[in-house]
Amino acid sequence: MFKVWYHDNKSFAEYLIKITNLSKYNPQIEKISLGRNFAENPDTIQKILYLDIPDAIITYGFPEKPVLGVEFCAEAPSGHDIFQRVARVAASASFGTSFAFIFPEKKWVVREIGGRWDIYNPLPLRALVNISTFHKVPALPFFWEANQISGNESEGFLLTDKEFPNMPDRNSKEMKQFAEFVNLTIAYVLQNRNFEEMMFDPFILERVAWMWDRYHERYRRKPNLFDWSPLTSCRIIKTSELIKLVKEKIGREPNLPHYVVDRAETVVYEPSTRNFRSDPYTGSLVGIDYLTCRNGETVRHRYRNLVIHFPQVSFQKMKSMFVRYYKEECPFRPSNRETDTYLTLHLRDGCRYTKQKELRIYCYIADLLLFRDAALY
DNA sequence: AGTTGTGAGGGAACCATCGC
DNA sequence: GCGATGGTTCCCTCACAACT
Repeated sequence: MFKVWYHDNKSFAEYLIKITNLSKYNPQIEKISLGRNFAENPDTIQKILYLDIPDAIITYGFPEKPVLGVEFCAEAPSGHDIFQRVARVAASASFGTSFAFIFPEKKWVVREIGGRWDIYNPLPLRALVNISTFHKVPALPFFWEANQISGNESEGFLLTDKEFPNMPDRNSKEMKQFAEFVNLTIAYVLQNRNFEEMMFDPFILERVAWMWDRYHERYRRKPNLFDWSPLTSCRIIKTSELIKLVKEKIGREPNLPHYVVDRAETVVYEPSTRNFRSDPYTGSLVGIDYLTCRNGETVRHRYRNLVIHFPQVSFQKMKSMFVRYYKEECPFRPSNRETDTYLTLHLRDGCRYTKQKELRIYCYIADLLLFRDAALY
């Protein structure tokens, strides 16, 4: 009845089963099918992958219904890097799948002289509170703890598990909380109670209080939202200024949708990269949306417009990306002779699930994409 | 002068695909 | 099969800025 799906590392699924009540139900382990085999995934799994792919997904019953997504992240939690996984949290939550996002509280980073702790950025915690609130489903963070006494020195002193050396120590306080959350989710599923009701479970309420507590613990050092990454690369402008900016780029009055014109303010995310790339900007964009633009479940529920601007990237760079996809991979390319499930997937859904992540996330989330020389809206 | 947070850029590892 | 190739993802490096 329960199944655990994994993306590329089977030990994630095995660990998850081992440390939770999932082990009582003898769940099957399956690999998520990607690339040309994407259509082999159950429809419900396909849906929650429309932006990005988590490390593990727990499903229940037949046809498989996703009940929990899990992400294990071991990278240093400061700056914008940690945001690169946020798109997968939001995608799951927006289809009613609860989520657990595990990332380091801190990590020791070796420098040429000595080293220092890289400590968590508070904004992911706040972004997760908003994701939970808007989608009425728990999306909770758990800390991967670290210390210099019992931590693994080669992993920045993260506490690692004895049996699964790449995973967090199951005996740490936070991983016990995580296991409790998984067990609670299983209990709700078995009792056929919905996740909206679970939002009011004492465990979740306590955890949300914990999230705010840990948020403020860091935030009070610099109590201004836009002083923390990735909002440090954002600015708020009047929408009338946005229209002027677009006009400069395209040389004529843009015909923007009324709902964009009607919002008084616009958040512009402006990374100064010279490359059109996905990580970490795609995930950051989703985080920025939930932190400063959204006030509801969908991209239309926004009190501010969300724009991503690549001032140093030409439209040609993006275009070459989707042209390559069309010429070499898309089943709609004129030279394609295959009549397989990959073609059928495209006849049904277009390239929603198969085109490059950059194109999926930027185009789905942003109200406008601005390049050095072009505007897409 | 030291501390802290940032973010562009890139390396390593992995993966899928292709031609032989 | 097997190596080459090219794409993607995860995570790290390091210069720099803004502060104390």
